[in-house]
Amino acid sequence: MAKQAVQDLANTLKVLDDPSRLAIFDPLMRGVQCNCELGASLQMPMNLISHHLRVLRDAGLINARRDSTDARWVYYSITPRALNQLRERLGSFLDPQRIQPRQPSCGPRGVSAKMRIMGRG
Amino acid sequence: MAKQAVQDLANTLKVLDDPSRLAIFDPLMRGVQCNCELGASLQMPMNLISHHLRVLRDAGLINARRDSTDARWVYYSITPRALNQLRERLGSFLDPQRIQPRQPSCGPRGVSAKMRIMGRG
DNA sequence: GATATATTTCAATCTACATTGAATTATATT
DNA sequence: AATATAATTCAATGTAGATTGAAATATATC
Repeated sequence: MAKQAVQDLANTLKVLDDPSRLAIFDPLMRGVQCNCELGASLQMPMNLISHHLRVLRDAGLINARRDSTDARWVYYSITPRALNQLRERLGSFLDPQRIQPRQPSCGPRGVSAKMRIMGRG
Repeated sequence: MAKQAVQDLANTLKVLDDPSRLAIFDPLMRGVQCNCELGASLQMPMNLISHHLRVLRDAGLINARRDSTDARWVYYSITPRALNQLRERLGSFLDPQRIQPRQPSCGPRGVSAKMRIMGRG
């Protein structure tokens, strides 16, 4: 896997690795939410919710839309495309089919590869 | 999703979110590796490799086995069961099917739900 | 026993970043 | 214009954890 792809994946995982932020992402995975709803159900202060939503937005995982009649109300939702891309990246990276029998290129000298793998396994 | 499940998932993502550690996990996803191989290919010092491998082991994602003829050599590999469990947890959490049309329970007063969703969308 | 080898562990240092509390911004109502 | 509302941003603080360099551990060889 290319260095950049590893970096990108790590960056995305870093966006989701915080328990508070993941707890916010979860209800978003069910459907549209607004700050006050998230705050009420998760018992988190509004400004912290806002902060985490900003991080999720900057990562492209969610988007925001203001209410058409009162712009103070903002509704957040998952970005389907970003979600699917993330699923693909994770699926590829964690694909069990990648795993092949393999002999490390190092080890004790003068021992055959077959001997090496046997043992106290 | 249960609070504990969110916490557990966050913990696992935290294990994988570091670029260096993810860079180590990648070759492991291809097959057995030993410390010196990882160090050489990733240009990382041995002790740092060891540290990250410890974190991955403690998370249950990889296991270690010593060479049968010379115990100084240690081979690391992915734990298939843990890998599959992680894939399932991520797949469930990020399942697009979870997303349903939804009206937030808040918003401007005296505006019907239908009116609300229309607008500059 | 001395030396070499592969790895692991330890601890100091530094960076990243979540959280808290305050302030600000934008919008709506009176 | 004053007041209220919903959300956002700012900055200080404290914690978590990666990295570095040194030391320790375990094993093998002579």
